[in-house]
Amino acid sequence: MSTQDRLIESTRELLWERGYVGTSPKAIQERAGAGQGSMYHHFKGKPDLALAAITRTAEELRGAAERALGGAGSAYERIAAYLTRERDVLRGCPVGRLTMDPDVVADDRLRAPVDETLGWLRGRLAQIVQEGLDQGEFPPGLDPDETAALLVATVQGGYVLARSSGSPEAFDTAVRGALALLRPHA
Amino acid sequence: MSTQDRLIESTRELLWERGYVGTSPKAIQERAGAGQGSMYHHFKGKPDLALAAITRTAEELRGAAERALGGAGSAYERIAAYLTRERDVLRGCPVGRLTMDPDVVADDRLRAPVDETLGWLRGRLAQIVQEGLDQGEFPPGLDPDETAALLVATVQGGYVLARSSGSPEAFDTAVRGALALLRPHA
DNA sequence: GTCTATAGAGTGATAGAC
DNA sequence: GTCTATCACTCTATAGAC
Repeated sequence: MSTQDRLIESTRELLWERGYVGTSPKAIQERAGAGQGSMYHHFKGKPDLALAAITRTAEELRGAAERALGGAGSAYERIAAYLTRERDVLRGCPVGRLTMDPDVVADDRLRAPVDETLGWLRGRLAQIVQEGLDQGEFPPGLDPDETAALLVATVQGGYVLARSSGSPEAFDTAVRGALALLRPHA
Repeated sequence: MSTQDRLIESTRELLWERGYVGTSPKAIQERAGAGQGSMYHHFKGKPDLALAAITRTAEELRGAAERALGGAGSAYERIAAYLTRERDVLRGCPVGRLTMDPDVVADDRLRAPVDETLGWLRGRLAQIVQEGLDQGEFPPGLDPDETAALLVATVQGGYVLARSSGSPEAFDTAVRGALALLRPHA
């Protein structure tokens, strides 16, 4: 792995653990085993490096989500597969947590990949809900966009509940609540 | 308002805007119009002041929630009143956002009021769901705890979606999705 | 491409005068 | 109870040698 790659990976880890405000170039360099000059040779500064890290994390998240959502099974089963996929719940969402970082939200270039990822996820879930409607799996009145937003919010909010209590239990409980309301029972 | 109160209020604002890691004693003092010595006279340090601020914010949040949840109307109507109550959506939740602050989650004394507040909210909502079940308002299989966790997660996750997109729209969409699934249609 | 040296500003806190 | 002075340290970045 190149020094450049190690810098990006270290930044990804630190952004996940401590957020943008809580992550210093010095900490990144130490974790990557690189010096000051090395970092500033490859990247213009902290925002530039963060953008590279966030972009890579966003791509990975889309891949992981698509592996669950694009699998086999009914619409409900694919949604359930996504909601219950293996997660390091107490670490939170590496993309969603960035929305609580004031310096990320204030910078359009840093916020863009976050917004695109969550927007893509909402759209992808809405597609699947629509498929479920077409198959008569869900009640005809169900709104795909609203339901998709609800599902993404459940996951993001589940992380908040879990981290607040220090246990993944609350995340799973919220997810079960969502699946119970969505489950076809006709 | 006393200097002590101004320090707490300034801390509350800054914790909401920038989180714990992003809030410095200096910034607090400037906003409160107080000097260094003044702050360290009233509080032992940053964690001590943050605890006072978080405690007060948590109390206010419970009050605001109870005003919606303890009102008149059916269970569904009170839940809807809570979900759609006036919110400064793009500012996020002053309590929930603290769960993304590593230094808050790592400190049991700071995490406690956050956990207690979200725990109380889950319990209060579960109570109301149970009332709805008793009244035959909701389908008999509905689990109060799961549903309550789902509702709190919807709100917390709705903030994430809204801040990601820079618009409150996504929050409202997720809330509509939750209310649509919960609405009595018998 | 990587290193060390340096810089000005900020961080969180203490000391002691008033 | 509030102020200023000071502290050791960290933050983000630049300069320039190798």
